[in-house]
Amino acid sequence: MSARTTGASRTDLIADTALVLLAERGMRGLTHRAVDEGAGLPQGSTSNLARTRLALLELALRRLADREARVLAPHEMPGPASGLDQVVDALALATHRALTHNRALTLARYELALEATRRPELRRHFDAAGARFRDRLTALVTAMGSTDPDRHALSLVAWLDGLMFSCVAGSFTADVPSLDEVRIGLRELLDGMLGSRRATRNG
Amino acid sequence: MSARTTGASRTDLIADTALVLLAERGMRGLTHRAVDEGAGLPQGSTSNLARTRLALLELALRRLADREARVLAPHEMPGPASGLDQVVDALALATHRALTHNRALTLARYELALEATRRPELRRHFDAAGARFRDRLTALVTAMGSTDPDRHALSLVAWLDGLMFSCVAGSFTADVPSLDEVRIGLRELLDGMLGSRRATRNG
DNA sequence: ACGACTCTACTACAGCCGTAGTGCCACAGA
DNA sequence: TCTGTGGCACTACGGCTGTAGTAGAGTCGT
Repeated sequence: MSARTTGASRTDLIADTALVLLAERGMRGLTHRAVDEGAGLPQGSTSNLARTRLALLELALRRLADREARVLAPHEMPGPASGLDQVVDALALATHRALTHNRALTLARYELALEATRRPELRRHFDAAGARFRDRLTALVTAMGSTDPDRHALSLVAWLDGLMFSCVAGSFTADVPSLDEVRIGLRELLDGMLGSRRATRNG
Repeated sequence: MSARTTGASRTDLIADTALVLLAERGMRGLTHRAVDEGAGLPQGSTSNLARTRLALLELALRRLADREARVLAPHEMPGPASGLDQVVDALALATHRALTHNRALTLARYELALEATRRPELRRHFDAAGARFRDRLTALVTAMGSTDPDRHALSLVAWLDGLMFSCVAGSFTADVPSLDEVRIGLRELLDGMLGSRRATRNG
C-alpha cells in the first residue's frame, strides 16, 4: 500500500502495466500517460522511466521475456533424455496455460511481434528470446530421432504458436481447446514427424 | 492517367492503401490522412469515404477478405474428391505465396485479427470469413477419413497460420521455408492426423 | 433543360501524443 | 553537517488524429 514503489519493483509495475495495456487496447492504446494511469502512478512517471516510445516497448518486451522464461523454465520442461509422453505433456500444458491463465501475456507477445517487424531494435531482443526456446526444441526432437531437426523444430513452433494465435485472436476465439485436445493434436504432429514407428506407444 | 478515380475503383484504391499501411506501419500508422497521402488522393478523401476509424477498418477488412477469397478460390482448391497429394500441393502453394508474393496482405491480416480482439464488429466479419475456409478444410479432412474432423481442421489451420506468422513476424523471419519444405511438413502433419495407413503413398 | 442527389474537396476544432525541460526531495559519502 | 547525485513530480509544446461541417462539381432521371 505504500503509494511509493521504488527501484526495480517500480520498473516492473510499469512494464507489467504496459503489457496489460497492449493486450487490452492494442498498440494504439499503449501510451506513456495510459501507463501512468493504469499503474496508479503520478503523471510523467512512465515518460520519465522510458523517455521514448521505443524505450517503453523495449521495457515491456524485456519484462515479457522474463515472465515467459519463468513459465518455460528448464525445471518445468523435460530434458532431452525424457520420454515422448513427458515432452508432449509439458508442451501441451504450457500451451494450454498460455490460452487461459496467461492469455493477456500471449496477446501482448503477438502485438510486440508485429511491431518488431518494423523496429530492428525490438526484433533483436525478440529473436534472441525465440532462439533460446527453439534451440531447446531442436535438441528435443533430435533426441527423439528426428531426421531433420531444424525443420521439425520450425514445424513444432508453428503448430504451437498457430494454435495459440488462432484461439486468442483468430477464427477459434470462442472455444479454447481442452488440455487433452492440445495433447492429442500435438501427439499427432509428432507422430507424423517422427514416423509411425513410435506412433502409438503410450506410457 | 486520370488523377480521377471514381466509384468502386476509388473505394478499392483506398482500401488497398489502408492494407499496405497496416503491413508497413502497423495499426498506429493507419490514419485517414496517411491513406490520402499513400493513395495520392486529396486530403479528406478517406475521411469522407469512411467517416469513422471503425468504418475504415471494416473497409480494409472487407477488401482483404475479397482478395484472399480470390487467392483461395474454389477452382484453385481441390475438391473433397481429390487425392491427398493434390490437397497438400494446393495448400502448400497458397501458404508459400502468402509468405512471399502476398506477404503484405498476410501481415495486414494479423494486424486486423489482433484489432478484432477488441472490436466486436470486426470480429463478426473476421469469423465469417474464417468459417468459410475452415468449413472447406473440415470437408476435406472428412473426405480423407479423419476420425475427428473439427479438431483436425483446427490443427491444420493452426499449423498453416502458425507457419505464416512465425515466418512473417516471429522467430523465423530471416529464412522463409521453400515450397518443398512446406509441402513436406504439411504432409507429415496429415500423416500424423490420418494415421500411418496412407502415410507415404505418393503419386 | 432542370432539379435532386451523390460524391468530392477543403477546412475547422478539440483532444491526445511523444518528447523534453526544470526544480524538488531523499539519501550516500566525506 | 554539508554536498553531490540520482530518481521523481510536474509542466510545456509542437504536431498529429478522429471527426464533422459545408460548399461546389458532377451525374442521372425526367
